[in-house]
Amino acid sequence: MTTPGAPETMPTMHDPQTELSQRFSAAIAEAFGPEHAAVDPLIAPAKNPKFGDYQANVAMSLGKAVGRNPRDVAADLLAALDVGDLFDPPDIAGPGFINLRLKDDYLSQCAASLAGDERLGVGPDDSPQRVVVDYSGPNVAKEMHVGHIRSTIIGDAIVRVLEFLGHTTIRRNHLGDWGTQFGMLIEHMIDTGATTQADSFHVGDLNALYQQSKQAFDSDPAFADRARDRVVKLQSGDPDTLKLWRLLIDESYRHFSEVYARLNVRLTEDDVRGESAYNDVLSDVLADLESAGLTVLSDGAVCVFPDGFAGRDGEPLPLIIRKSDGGFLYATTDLAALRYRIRDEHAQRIAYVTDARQKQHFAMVFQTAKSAGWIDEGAAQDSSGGVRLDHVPFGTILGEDGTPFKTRSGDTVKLADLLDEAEQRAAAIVARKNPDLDANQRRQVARVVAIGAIKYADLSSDRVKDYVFSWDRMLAMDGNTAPYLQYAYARIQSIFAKADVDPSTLRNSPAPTDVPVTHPAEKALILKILQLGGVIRAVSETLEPHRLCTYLYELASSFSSFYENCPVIAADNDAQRRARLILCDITARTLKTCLGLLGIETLDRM
RNA sequence: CCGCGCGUAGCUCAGUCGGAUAGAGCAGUGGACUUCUAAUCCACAGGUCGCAGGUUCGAAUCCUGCCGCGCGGACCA
Repeated sequence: MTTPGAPETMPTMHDPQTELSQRFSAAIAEAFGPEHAAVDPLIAPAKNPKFGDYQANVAMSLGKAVGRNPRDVAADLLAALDVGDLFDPPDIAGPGFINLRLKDDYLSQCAASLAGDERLGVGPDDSPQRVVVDYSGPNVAKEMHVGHIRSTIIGDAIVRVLEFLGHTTIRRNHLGDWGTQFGMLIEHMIDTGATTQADSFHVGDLNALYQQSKQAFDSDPAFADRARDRVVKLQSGDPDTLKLWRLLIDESYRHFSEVYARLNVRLTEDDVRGESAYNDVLSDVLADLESAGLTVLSDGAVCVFPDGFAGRDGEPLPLIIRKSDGGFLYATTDLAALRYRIRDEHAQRIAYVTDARQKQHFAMVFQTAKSAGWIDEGAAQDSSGGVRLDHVPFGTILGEDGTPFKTRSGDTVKLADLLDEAEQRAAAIVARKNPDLDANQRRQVARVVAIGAIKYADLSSDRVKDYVFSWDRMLAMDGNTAPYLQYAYARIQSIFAKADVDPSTLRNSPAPTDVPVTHPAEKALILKILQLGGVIRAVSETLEPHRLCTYLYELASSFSSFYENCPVIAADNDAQRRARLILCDITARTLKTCLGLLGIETLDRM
């Protein structure tokens, strides 16, 4: 949001933590020699306000490395350190902690900089990459259920974060659209006459279609034979069969896209590249592996035994490439997809957002790809070397009784039903809390709150752990929940409305003197916002969205404290009022930006 | 049997690369609404960080062993 009138000479503003890291690194090199220049200065926000605003923990570890007393190391470091323009004289405390306190005008300078920056001080990544993110991946001819929600939500958030940092993402929806089950599905379509138009069967009937086909397959040998023939026809590309198969996919995708739209997930049909897309190259993959000398014939099946994997009794664990009957399995498809992503899509990083139970599977697939030399193939395009492969595992959703989340009758929960219930519950809360809203507004608020609550509950705890699904907790207005964050945002908008201020007028290159910091709650709020860049970079590195949630909650808590302690509209004077309005604006934009990165919407009123 | 993951307050969860007195929310107790949305805030109380060793100035964090739970482990995905 830099304006033409802004002085060109204004140096690029770093957040204080980055600034300190750079200056400490320089001081380390100067005081202890270039051989220690790469040592991380270990700058962190102060653990306790009484220690100041930031702390450097490097003196202890450096002291060990150079065999000296850490406090003496800290003293030498401070002698070489040049931060007097921005910080008060640092203290050495305890075993060698260095405590730093920002000067007030530096803090004001930071706040002014945030106010004038659309990206809130977070620059794009230095080395943007092409990243393939594989997520969602529902099965054709089945309704989406809770088993798909985590991959879909987590993957979407990861994509948004990566794109915010300037990476190019290739979203991949690896649909389960191929396999022997399609023989019976298609044969059943023919039997029931659902062959000419999509609307002769409905999404809601897909599960029924699957169950009926399965039942026919199990109970009727003649049907089973026809189904097997149909698989052969499908695989050999019989046009009539393919047409029916296509119909099934289209009808299924219509259902998926409805769910994606409700979830505000950005997957589109262009992102679909299902299992069937790799069907033609499976034998090439096999040939690749054979020529790399990786394959072993074992009990009639073609296997790869990747290094470092043992099964029962410590015997090598196979990755089965081709079954003894000649058929291919998902390992082969995953290898084909991996090869395609490296070779044809030129990915520099590939992230697979799948259930934690597939961890070993992907580890084996990755190891096989490395042994086959595919990763080096990618290194030719990536000057930084190689392709980074990330499995992004997540745990199971549990009910409040600690067992996997099911309906009362023990069935898997359909995603559409889950969203319906969330909206109903949210609507009831909205009606109770804010009866002033008209019916239309209530419905809109309920929708945004409901979807936000479900997503945030999923994203806010460490994804690798199982999490306990609880309506009451996710829809609570207290604690680390989406409604609490959305409420903080709405309160800010309410201030602007009441003050009759257009927040965009607050972003026009304010000067540091426009943002004096007079209250500890104001200072805490600015310091929290200054942590944004570090948090987002950490998420892009670890692919752990819950770090952003933890941050958001801390931010909203800081704002709530500010809200209680620092009147905005009724500030002491115009200057303070304007300063606080600016703080409100950067807080609101930070909340909205972060929630947006999680795929969660905000509301001006709720 | 082998491998992977998890184990933090009554419950649900954070805890950065090993750093200062392990933090939140819920539930509990006690406070705060003529004041920008009380859908909120403040305070109090609550801990053998699964157990036992080890590494060191310092361990919830790293190493070893054990216990408990979950999940994988040959032609499903």
